[in-house]
Amino acid sequence: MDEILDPLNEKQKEAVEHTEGPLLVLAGAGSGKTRVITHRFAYLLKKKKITMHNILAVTFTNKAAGEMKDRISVLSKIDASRSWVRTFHSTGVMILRKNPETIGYPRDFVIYDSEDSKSIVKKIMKDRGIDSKTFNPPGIADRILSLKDSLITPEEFKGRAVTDFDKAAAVIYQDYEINLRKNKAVDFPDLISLPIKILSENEKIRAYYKSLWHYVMVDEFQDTNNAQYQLIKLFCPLSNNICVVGDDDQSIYGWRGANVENINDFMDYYKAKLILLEQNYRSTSIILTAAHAVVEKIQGRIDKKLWTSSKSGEKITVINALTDKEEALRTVDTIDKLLENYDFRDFAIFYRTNAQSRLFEEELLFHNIPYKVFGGQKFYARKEVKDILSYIKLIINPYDRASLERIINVPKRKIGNASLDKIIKYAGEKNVSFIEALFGCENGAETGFVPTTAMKDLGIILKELNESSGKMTPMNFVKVLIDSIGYKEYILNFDEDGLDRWENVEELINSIKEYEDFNPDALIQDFINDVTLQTGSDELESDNGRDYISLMTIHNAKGLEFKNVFISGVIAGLIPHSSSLYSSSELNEERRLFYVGITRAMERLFLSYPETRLKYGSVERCLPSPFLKDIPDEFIQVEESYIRGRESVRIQGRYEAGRAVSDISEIKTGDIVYHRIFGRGSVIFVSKKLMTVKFDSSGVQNLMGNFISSIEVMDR
DNA sequence: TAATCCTTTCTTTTT
DNA sequence: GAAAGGATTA
Repeated sequence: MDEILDPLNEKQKEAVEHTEGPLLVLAGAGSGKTRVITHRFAYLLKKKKITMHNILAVTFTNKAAGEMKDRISVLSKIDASRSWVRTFHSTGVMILRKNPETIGYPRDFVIYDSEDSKSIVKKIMKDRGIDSKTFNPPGIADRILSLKDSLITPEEFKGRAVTDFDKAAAVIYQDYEINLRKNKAVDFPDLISLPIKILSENEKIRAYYKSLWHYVMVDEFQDTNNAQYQLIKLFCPLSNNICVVGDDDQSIYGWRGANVENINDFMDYYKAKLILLEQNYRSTSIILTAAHAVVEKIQGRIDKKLWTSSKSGEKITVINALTDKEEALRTVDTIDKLLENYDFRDFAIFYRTNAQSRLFEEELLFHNIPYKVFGGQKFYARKEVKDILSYIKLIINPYDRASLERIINVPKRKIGNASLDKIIKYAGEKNVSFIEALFGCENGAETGFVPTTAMKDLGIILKELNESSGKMTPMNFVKVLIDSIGYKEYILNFDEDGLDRWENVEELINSIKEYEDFNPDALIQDFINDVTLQTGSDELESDNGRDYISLMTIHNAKGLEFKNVFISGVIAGLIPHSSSLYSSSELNEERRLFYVGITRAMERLFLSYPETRLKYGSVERCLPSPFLKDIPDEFIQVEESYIRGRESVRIQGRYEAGRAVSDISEIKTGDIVYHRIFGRGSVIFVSKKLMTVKFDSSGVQNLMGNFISSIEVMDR
């Protein structure tokens, strides 16, 4: 029995055995793309006796890399946890960390995530007096990051900026780069572009990597942007033993610069061998046909003959609901019923935007069903976690302004904005680190800056930690840090969620402990670097065996599969998203996104759409997604809203009884009102802008924003 | 000058 | 219904 080759079909086997020379595997959804890479890796190890460290496999997420390592270990019975299975960004960090001086970068740089980039942009705009109402800072930051992703320098961009927005962005971009250098920081795009610089300018280093990796593989190749592709070319082995795997129908990262054309270029440039995987092993034929119907509408698309030998399966259920709340309730009810025959892990709920998860979470909690929300900004975006991480970043790199600003008065130590400005100004003028600046100039007369006791106290703490950071284990370091700034007392009393927040800090400590166990010699700086590259979809705990329902965006679902898939919010404006309506290429990407969602389903697929949803407390009417019509009726069964019948009777009666109001001041506690969605209810609380109503059929609801047009008051 | 309260604006997707 | 910025208070 050959565990590595026997489970594969002929095409997959061909891809695994074709180890020498460039290879492109174009593979439809569910045809075993990732399987080819893992089996190929194991095949190289076991059959070709290649040393593990001479093989590189590149993925996009840490989660994918981790899963790949696990599978390789199982297949090859060789521990692959230390193999070169990495994300683009962590590969970039590794190259940069090893050779920073060749491009004039310091060894102790920190990595800024997009949040940090945004806050730098905001500061620059403030400093330069650029109005943040005219140009919104996150928008400018996004623009700069995407320019950097395309390897466009500030100088180049300055020449071609036409709109006012771009002109402002060009100026800010220049400052932004200066700021990063001053702060000894690199951002996400730098993690690709700087390694490109290192490799293209240094023949020796390039030669080193080209001969280090004898075999290179790239997963999800359709998602590579031009910079990433360029980086691949730079470290591609001399033998051209490079295998890329992708599917143009699953290209959903165009907005981040991904270029599907890279697939064609790869064929031409490397004269690669092409292998097509067209047999789908995942979904029923109804699901597969429906998915195809959605994506075949894209003009200019190269049609694939994706086929399956599995049975036709259940029809696709379309759940129609009156409100988004009912949508969540019906989804969870449906899951509840199916749980007789399935485990929790067999279910996933997908949505277009992270904000949609909340209603589902509430409903699942109510039903006592275990779930896990992937992505979003969950853990590492929490205040308490970011606070601690910022302290660590600042201690490791005392030039890091973004982190300084975050922590300088957390916990409150009476150092406000005015003091902060002085410290920054002083550090800039004297060209010293922020820790040194906190001590100021002992004979401060010449600068006019005399530090307060509060500043000096903070300086002492940071300085001591800075000096001991190399001598302590990461966990001890963090414990001392938390102790010396009194963070526990601070966070416990921060708000009513204090205890939860402290538990998150403890969870952070645990994850550091785990990291320490896994990397015995690592220091705190190693942890912080790895953690910045973690995203919401990567999870910190190793809970492979756990059983829960998965909630995630469709983007996050790529590469995964579930027996039962619920795609929620299948309405115009979300799928396709309203921001894509004016561009046919973006609209096509939305189609492919829907395709990706559908093809995650193995056995059953549910598509739900609410007719109204609450947006900032006011009701928004929704129409079903136009993509729904592309799925042939014969594959669909519709389940109508359950409350429609009852509600419509009430809604009809309401016009005789109710009286429109124009302002919330006309409503008093105790009034009976009709809401056009929730029906009849009595007001239990009213304030200037909010009211709480107990509705007969939909429970207690808070109404806020411009709900007033949806309300009529009954005359008593 | 710092802390707090109140207003406004914003939600696409992520390494 | 948050999060951030501006206005107001201490």
